[in-house]
Amino acid sequence: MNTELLAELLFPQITKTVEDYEAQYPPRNLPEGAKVTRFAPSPTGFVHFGGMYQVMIGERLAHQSGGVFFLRIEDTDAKREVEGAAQGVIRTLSHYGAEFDEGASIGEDGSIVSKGIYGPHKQSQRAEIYQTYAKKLVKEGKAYPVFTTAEELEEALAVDKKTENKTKDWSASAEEARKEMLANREITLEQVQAELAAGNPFVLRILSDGDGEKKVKVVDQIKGALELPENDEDFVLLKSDGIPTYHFAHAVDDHLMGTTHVIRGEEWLPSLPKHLQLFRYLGFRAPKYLHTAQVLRLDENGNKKKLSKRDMGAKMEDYDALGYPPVCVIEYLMTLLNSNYEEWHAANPTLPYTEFPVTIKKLSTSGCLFDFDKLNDVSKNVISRMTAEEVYDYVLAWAKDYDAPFAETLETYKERAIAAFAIGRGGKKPRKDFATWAEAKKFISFFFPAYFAIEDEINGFAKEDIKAALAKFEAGYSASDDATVWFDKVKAIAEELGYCSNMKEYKANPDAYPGNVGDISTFIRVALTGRTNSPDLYTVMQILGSEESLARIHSYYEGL
RNA sequence: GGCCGCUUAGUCAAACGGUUAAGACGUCGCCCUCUCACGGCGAAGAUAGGAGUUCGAUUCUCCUAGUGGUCACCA
Repeated sequence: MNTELLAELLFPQITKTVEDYEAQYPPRNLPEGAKVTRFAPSPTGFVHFGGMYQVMIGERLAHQSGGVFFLRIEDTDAKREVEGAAQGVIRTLSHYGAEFDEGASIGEDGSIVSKGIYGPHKQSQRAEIYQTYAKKLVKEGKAYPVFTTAEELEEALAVDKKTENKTKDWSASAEEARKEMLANREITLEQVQAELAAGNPFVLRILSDGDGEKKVKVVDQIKGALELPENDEDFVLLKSDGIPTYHFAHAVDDHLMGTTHVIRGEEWLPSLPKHLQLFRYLGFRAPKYLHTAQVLRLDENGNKKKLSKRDMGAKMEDYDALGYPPVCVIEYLMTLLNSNYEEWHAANPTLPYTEFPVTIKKLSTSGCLFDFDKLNDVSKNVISRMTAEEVYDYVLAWAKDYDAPFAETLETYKERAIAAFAIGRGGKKPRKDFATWAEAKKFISFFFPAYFAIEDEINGFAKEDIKAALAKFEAGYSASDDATVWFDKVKAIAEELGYCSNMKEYKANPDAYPGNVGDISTFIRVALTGRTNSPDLYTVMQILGSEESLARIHSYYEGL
């Protein structure tokens, strides 16, 4: 077959050559050891937690080596594209502190533009480039067209591919596919001409030289040395709309864009031989690969499953809605990335995570379970080191997006809110009351009239006792008392009622008293905060002010 | 089903072939304490199973099991 002629027949509109593109996109001039990495999502509308994991690896490896981190939008599947998704990805990543040096970015008018000389970075805009390389492969006899009739297309294939995986007769269908593949290879120039003349679309397939019985040795930077079967399948390079498949776009783009390290999920491992074959066919040097383990969850049977987008915590937006500060999620991610991160962070509590040297060697080879407990712990620690003003600003920003009435309250009672957030903050052993802004709201809500309500009951005590204690407390209260005097008065009330004012004595002989000073405190606490648990009451009263405090106490015992 | 990956406590994970098999989260207990939170101390809890190599195996090899991925004109 005259492949020169075939190439012209198939791609008459392609006039450029691969040399033109090689000249347009020269190799990068970077210092020794600088890594070029990229995030290459398909624009499906959100950033997955596992994707963020890969972003962190790529961003850190690039930036700590003086390299380049860029964004490429893999929108080769028009069916799955979501409007505005690319912009969403950029905003989300920026929100989490991952900035791109190059690639797809948001332009003046809000549309996606390319930064740097290696664009465009939307694959749908690179059709001509791919086709130029495809034409070269055809010319060299390494690829050929397949014209398929409409009925063979989508439905027949797409449907049973997914659904019949379990019941499928694998060896029979493999044999069938093999036969068809071999038959397709036999296409003649005349047939091609006839099909094209009839206006029939074609897909371009690679002409594989691989032998499935043989193995290729590959090295993955995370998994180590691997032996995988050679690719013996004539997989599709260009779809019938002229847009490449992932495989072909990956080879062309990562070559042209100078990617040194490809970071992607381990689900790509089985197709690695395809990619290596392509790089070889195209005469490209293959990048280094990092196939990352997946982030998993436990299903109802106790099996590990991929975090699906329905699972809480799968989308980065989930954390915003829940009210996790971005830095906390990043910190948690860092602990998953390199297990020595926590140790490092404990030794360098004031340094930002960007100072931590991420090492490829310490990346996990096995999938890890997402753990909200751990995230919460990390988050509580991070928040506990913030100032009250910082917390206030964060909570206000969160509330503006997710809880407008609360945002209004916060603005009205700004001083009070900051004072409340200041409780237990700033010392050597700060309180760790909340991991999210939603929890922060719960923590301080009773300070505000609109949110104050009696939520807990006092059980096991006579109404008369509660009334008497609160009335005495109200009568004896003086705004000028310090904390010691304040508590001495509470103790005095306890004694007047026959309650024990010393906890040690009470514990030694609990049956001797109707209650203890802690119980008196509980009466005051519930009246004041509506809850049986709260921070230090003296401080709470200072913040509320004596007028409002006493009004709450009064109305509580009046209502009994 | 073929191929490939993975397997140390509930979770995340350390351990040049030699340790009493770290640490963190979670759980439980005690202490501190007016409740909560913090903090301190402590406890329970693991090398998937079986062979082999070796003086010695969590570590190397093989087998088994479990588990995950993949086998598209999706990425």
